[in-house]
Amino acid sequence: MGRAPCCEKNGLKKGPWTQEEDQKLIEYIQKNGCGNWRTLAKNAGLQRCGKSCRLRWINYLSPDIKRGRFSFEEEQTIIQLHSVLGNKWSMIAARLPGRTDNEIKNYWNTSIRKRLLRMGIDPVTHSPQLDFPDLSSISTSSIYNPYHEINLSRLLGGQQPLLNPEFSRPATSLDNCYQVQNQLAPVVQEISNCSTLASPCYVTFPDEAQVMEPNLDQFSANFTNFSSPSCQLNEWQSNEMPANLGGDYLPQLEYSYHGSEQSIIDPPLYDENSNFQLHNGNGFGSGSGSPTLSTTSLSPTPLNSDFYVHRWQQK
DNA sequence: AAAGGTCTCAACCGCGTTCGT
DNA sequence: AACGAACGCGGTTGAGACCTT
Repeated sequence: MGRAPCCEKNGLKKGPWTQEEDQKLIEYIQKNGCGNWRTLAKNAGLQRCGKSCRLRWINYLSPDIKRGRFSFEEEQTIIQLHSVLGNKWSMIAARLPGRTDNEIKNYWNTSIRKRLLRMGIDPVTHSPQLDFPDLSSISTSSIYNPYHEINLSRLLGGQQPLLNPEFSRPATSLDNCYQVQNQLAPVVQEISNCSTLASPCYVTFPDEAQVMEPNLDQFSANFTNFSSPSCQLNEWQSNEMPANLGGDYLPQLEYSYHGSEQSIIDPPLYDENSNFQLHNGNGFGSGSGSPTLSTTSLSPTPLNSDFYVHRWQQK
């Protein structure tokens, strides 16, 4: 399987695209659609290789692209999907309509990844870095809202060690992400409310007795899909791999309440805006707040430390 | 105001996969 | 089945913007 060079290097332009080139590409695709990129480049009168044209269209010119900052929900989705899928940017992008894999990859590498590292979280495994050099500094650092400090010691209940070795294992499912989100929604809300207060601000956790933890021992090779808007609950909970999903699966975990019977958590719903809707079910959490995370008062650069804080706190 | 450092993101590169002949 | 071309993906780069001192 020999690989041909992506383009003959003779005479083809590289580097930033000009407005004129963009216009040519847009007009050609609007008229003829995109097919063979190599011939498209030639026919559109562009001195570019097909690959370059494709990239320019997909990542920048396509009308489907949503530009602008990532929302809080999008960031949450990225982090959670990354914890399951790893650097499968195209798969992550497939679940964030209007966002390209390149954009998500850039955002991860330039923003999310760095903040995770600063928090002492390994961005690859999503687990706390046990050799994180200065964990104590986290207690007074602004891990959630970089502009307003949050007393993490208090978040962690004061007496508890920051890192519970039990939770150095990685998150393996979106289920527990959503579960944690549900639980911490009131906390997140409090933190976000704090953005208008002088630092430090304090928040309280929901009753820990109601905390659920993933039953990792029960982890099986069951997979399910949540990417399709038409994905229904029974499909989510099915142990059988749906035939039409082409291997694009995410693992399903079972959870149990502390000291009670096992139950399977409802999957997140998929709403029309592509963001996952959180269930307000199963009776966990403080019961005092809506599980839907609000973006309205969050900082411009939130990081979902609630997710990790909670994983550490769980026993 | 200037210099140096850091960040962002569009674009490129190279590899594996898929497709067409 | 074999081969070459094209596609698609993830990693990386580098220019320009922005920030800090």
